[in-house]
Amino acid sequence: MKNFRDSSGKALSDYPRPSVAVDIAVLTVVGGALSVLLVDDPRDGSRRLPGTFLHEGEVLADAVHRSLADKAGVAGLEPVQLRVFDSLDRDSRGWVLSVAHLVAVPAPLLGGVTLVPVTEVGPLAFDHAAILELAVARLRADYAEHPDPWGLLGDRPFTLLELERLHRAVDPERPGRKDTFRRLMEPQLVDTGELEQGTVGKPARLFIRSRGDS
Amino acid sequence: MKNFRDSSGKALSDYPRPSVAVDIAVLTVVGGALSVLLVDDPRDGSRRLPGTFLHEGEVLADAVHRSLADKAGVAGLEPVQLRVFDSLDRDSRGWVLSVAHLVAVPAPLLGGVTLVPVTEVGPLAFDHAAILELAVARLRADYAEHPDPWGLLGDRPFTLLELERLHRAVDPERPGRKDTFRRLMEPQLVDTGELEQGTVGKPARLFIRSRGDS
DNA sequence: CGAATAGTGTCTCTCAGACACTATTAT
DNA sequence: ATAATAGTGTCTGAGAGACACTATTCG
Repeated sequence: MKNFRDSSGKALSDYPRPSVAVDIAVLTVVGGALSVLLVDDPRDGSRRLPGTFLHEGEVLADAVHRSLADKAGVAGLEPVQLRVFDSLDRDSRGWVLSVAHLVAVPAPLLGGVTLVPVTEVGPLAFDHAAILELAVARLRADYAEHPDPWGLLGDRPFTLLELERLHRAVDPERPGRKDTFRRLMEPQLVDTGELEQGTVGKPARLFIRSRGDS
Repeated sequence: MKNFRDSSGKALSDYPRPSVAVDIAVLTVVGGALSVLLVDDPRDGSRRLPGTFLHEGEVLADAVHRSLADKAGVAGLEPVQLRVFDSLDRDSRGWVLSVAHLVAVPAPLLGGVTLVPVTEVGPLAFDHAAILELAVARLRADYAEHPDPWGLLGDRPFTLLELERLHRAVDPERPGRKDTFRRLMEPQLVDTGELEQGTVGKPARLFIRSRGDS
């Protein structure tokens, strides 16, 4: 690698470099409540979002994958970048930039972790409260118009009632009744032709997400 | 600064750190065309977006300000973060993360720079074409619903015709006729009570942006 | 049968978009 | 008067939301 100089004549290696970390809001729905994965910080007992430092030769998404494999034992996720948090005093350990990420994952895939409803999260370390707020807003925006874009229902077919309960868990303030919900979502779903078995009432049709959805 | 260790037992200083840069899409409207500020790379004659490396003790927004003061002589802007570009091979000089930013600024404030209509931008260095695409999409989204959110018209009062011409320059594909445009924008503007002078036709009312707008 | 859930017909309100008209100025 | 621009009345169609009804199952 040649040591090119930038427009001010300095070489790349002349600049001090910040540490770069990823912090991850892992969101899920459990017990009808939108919840977030938190970890206890052994240093001072505070709670924070999972995260890790970016390693050499590693891309941000890979750091997210590595951190999630470590702390929650899950793989194969597709994190989304939210933004960079870069306040100089955000981390008492030094100059650390954090790239905030969002991941949503079905609760059954998360084993042995602490899940806290987002309405009951207390104070968080660093600027993690701001990251969480951003993540929740983004997730709610994603769920406003499309059926389970993050696949929180897993791969099994589902009824429109299950889907609506999920969407209302993600955003309890969501407007509209069941018929409005159906008319918005059904055109974006694929009817399996199957019916739900063994429940009270008229059996509901079972749907799966269409491949075209994000 | 204490040398805390992270959860894997490594100290902060044990990790190799990437260089962090900001790259900036400076957008403006000139001659009725949405245009971008480009700089010529003296190394190989290619064109790229302006940018700089993040200095120690500096926040990303400050690096953007410094870069714009250097390369375009403008100050007082409020850049918006787009996303981090982190491909390992994006910069032949080494491991460089780039935080892409968007700024929009009235053309009269830009002196002695190269402005190129976004429809006529050729190949760009690094991943700057992707950054530009993101920036244009973001600007168009910003201008879809609100009157001149970036203040491209400057501080002078303006007519609705001037405003509409600006919005159509930002997005030539924008739907709707002048009456639709007026009904969307007028409630978000403040009527100065003044009328335009010395033009053909019925004098137009002059508006300014409301303070509540972003 | 009644309880419970699934699904639909239809009304209302709002709003984007289009069209056509009126209003006010300069030449 | 004519050209040119400003501004408005009104129609249409689409879609969100609500209400009420029908449909199908279990117990």
